[in-house]
Amino acid sequence: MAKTSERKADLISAAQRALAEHGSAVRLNQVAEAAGVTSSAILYHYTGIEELLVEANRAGMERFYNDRLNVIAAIADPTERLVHTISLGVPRTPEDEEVRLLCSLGGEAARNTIYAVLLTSLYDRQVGMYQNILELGVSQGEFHLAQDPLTIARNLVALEDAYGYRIIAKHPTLDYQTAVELILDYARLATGHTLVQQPRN
Amino acid sequence: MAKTSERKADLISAAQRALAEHGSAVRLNQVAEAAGVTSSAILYHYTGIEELLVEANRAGMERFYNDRLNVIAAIADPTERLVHTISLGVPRTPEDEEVRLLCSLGGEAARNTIYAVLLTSLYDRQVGMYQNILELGVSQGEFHLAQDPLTIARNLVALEDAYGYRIIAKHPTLDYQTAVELILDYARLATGHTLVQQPRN
DNA sequence: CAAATTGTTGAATTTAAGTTAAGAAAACTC
DNA sequence: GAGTTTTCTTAACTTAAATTCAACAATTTG
Repeated sequence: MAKTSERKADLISAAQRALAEHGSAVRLNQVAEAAGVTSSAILYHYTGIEELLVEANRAGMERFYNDRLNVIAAIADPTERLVHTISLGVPRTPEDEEVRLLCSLGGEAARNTIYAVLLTSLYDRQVGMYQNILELGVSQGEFHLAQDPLTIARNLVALEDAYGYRIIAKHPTLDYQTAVELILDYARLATGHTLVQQPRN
Repeated sequence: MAKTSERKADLISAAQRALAEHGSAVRLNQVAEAAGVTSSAILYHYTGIEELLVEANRAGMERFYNDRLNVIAAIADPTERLVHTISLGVPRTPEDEEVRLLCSLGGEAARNTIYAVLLTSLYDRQVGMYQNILELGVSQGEFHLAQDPLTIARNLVALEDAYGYRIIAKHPTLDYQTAVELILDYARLATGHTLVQQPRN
């Protein structure tokens, strides 16, 4: 047995794995199996599968965002920050659990308000993150923006999102490196900086 | 009654509507209802719902692509072509059936090879379409590309895709006009052309 | 227009979930 | 460590969906 708080964390993690494997139409039993409990155990903690899935998706999204924030917080140089942020926004392989989660949600958002709200909020926060980096670069004289920082930030997040989908769909000629380079190519144009890519830790 | 060929066209159209309404987890009965027949009638023509859904998705995708090709074939000027192609690649409203279809598939592609292949092929053909337009513009001296045409084309399609998702998710401040302008902003930077937007017919 | 073919229905069957309740096992409390 | 509460399982129940099929209706063919 487990304390409710611990079990809930288990279930959220199991739900994330099950979602990445089976997509947003994942079954209660599939989540239960991933968690190593019976479906009834899940229903003891949640009124239904939907409630758990929302939790799992929300948590996955927060992690995706916060992980990047934490990594870049440790980087002082705006150029390096920008490059790292882009690198971390693209999935390295089609198996990337966090990005698979996000891709599944994209289709759900059309019908499910809660997912639409979550994704919208994630997008906006990512835009804010890029705006900060861009303005930091400007203030330090490193970037010379060819466009409004909001425009650049929105397009950078959009490119990240789109290439995430391509990589998850196993595009044969669009792998991680290529996608990052494509986004960097836009970023170079928009910031007037060569953005020589630093190796990621 | 109806001839098989006509009925199949009906069923594909019904499946597209049902998909747009219920998402990729659409039920056989929901498609049957949309078509005004019983589920048994569908199973007379298809071995299962999956077969019909693949057909419907494939057909929807082809239409999305071909409609644009046809519209732009009638436009001689590369600038106008580019602007129109971008305009037609973004959904005008969150209810846009074709783009909703495509968004649902994005998540499926992670698990379903056939959808991954279809989406990959659509992406590549769209990239080819933009490359043609860009190279036409260069040869006519209208565009002065700041980047490799393949890079620009890939990024343009990626931006279209991503803003499609945002609009389908009803982003409160990212409507059709805004999205088109954001993509055009990148296109301006990449082509060195002001791309004054023509009103769409 | 009768026979054959094709398309469709509705009812029966099967399958796969989700849901619920009784009670067992673990963990807490005093 | 006996009693209580919390967590979880088993098994029965319910619901919904897919599947199958006999019968029948519409269309085509000769």
